[in-house]
Amino acid sequence: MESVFEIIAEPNRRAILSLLASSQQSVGDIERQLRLPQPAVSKHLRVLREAGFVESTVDAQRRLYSLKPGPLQEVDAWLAQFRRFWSAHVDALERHLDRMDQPATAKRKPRRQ
Amino acid sequence: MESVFEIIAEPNRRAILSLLASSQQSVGDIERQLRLPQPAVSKHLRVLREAGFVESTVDAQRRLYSLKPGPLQEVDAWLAQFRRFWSAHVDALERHLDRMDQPATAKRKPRRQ
DNA sequence: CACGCATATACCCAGCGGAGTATATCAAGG
DNA sequence: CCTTGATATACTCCGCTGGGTATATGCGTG
Repeated sequence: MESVFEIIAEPNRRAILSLLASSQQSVGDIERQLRLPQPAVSKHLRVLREAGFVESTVDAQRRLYSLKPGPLQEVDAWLAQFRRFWSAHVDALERHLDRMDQPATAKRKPRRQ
Repeated sequence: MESVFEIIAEPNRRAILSLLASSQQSVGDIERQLRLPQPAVSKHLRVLREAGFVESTVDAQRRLYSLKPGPLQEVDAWLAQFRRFWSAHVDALERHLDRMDQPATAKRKPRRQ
C-alpha cells in the first residue's frame, strides 16, 4: 500500500476524497453519505491519513477530516509525461478540461506543457 | 479490474505506460527494459489493451504497442476537482512554513472552530 | 462516576490479482 | 514441413486487502 496510486485505486477512498474536496467532514458524515460501515470508513481514513492525503483535527468526540494536496499533486506530476502526448491526439477534449479547470473569470493561458 | 485507477495502481503497468510515452515498443523491448518475465508483460499488456490504454499493430511476428490517450485523460478529469483546492492551499502551506520559520514564539494554543 | 456517542482497533474470512511455469499459436526462413 | 523466435493463454499458488463483527478508547454530560 505504499504508492499513492494503490491508495486511490479503491473506489470508496476516491469517494471520500471527493467528499472532502467540497468541505471537511466528520467520520459520521462520511459514513452516512457513503452508506459504508463505520469501521470501514475509519480504516480507509487511516490509510489516507498515513499516506498524507488527509489530516484530522479533533472536535470534541468527533474528528474532522480535511484534504491535504501533496499526494494528489504527485499523481498529477506522473500524468504530466502524458499530457504532451494526448494533446497531440485530442485537442478538443484538452480544451474542455482546461475550461473546467479554471474559474469563469480566469483568462485563457496555457498551463500545461 | 474495471476502473482505470485499479489498472494504473500496478507499478509494472505504470512503467509500461511510461515506456510507451516515449515511443512504441514491442513486447520483447518491454520485457528487456523492465526485466519482467514475458508472460507477465503480455498479461499486463492485455489488461492495458482491454482498458483502452494501449493498442497494438502487427509487425510480422512482433506486436508493436502504442499509447492511447483516453483512459489517462479520465484520470486527469478526476483530478480536476482537486486542482482548485491545492492551488488555494499553497497559501496555507506558506503561512505554515512561515510560522515554523520563527524561533519558538511560545506555545500555540489549539485552534477552535 | 457512570453512561452514551463518536471513532479507532483487532481479528477472521473470502476474493482477487500478480508471479511463475508450462504450453499453445503463429509467422518467417531454411 | 520443420525449426526457431515472438507472443499469447491456461493454470496453480500465494499474499494482500477490504468487509464484517466485536470490542476498545475517549470525551462530554447528567
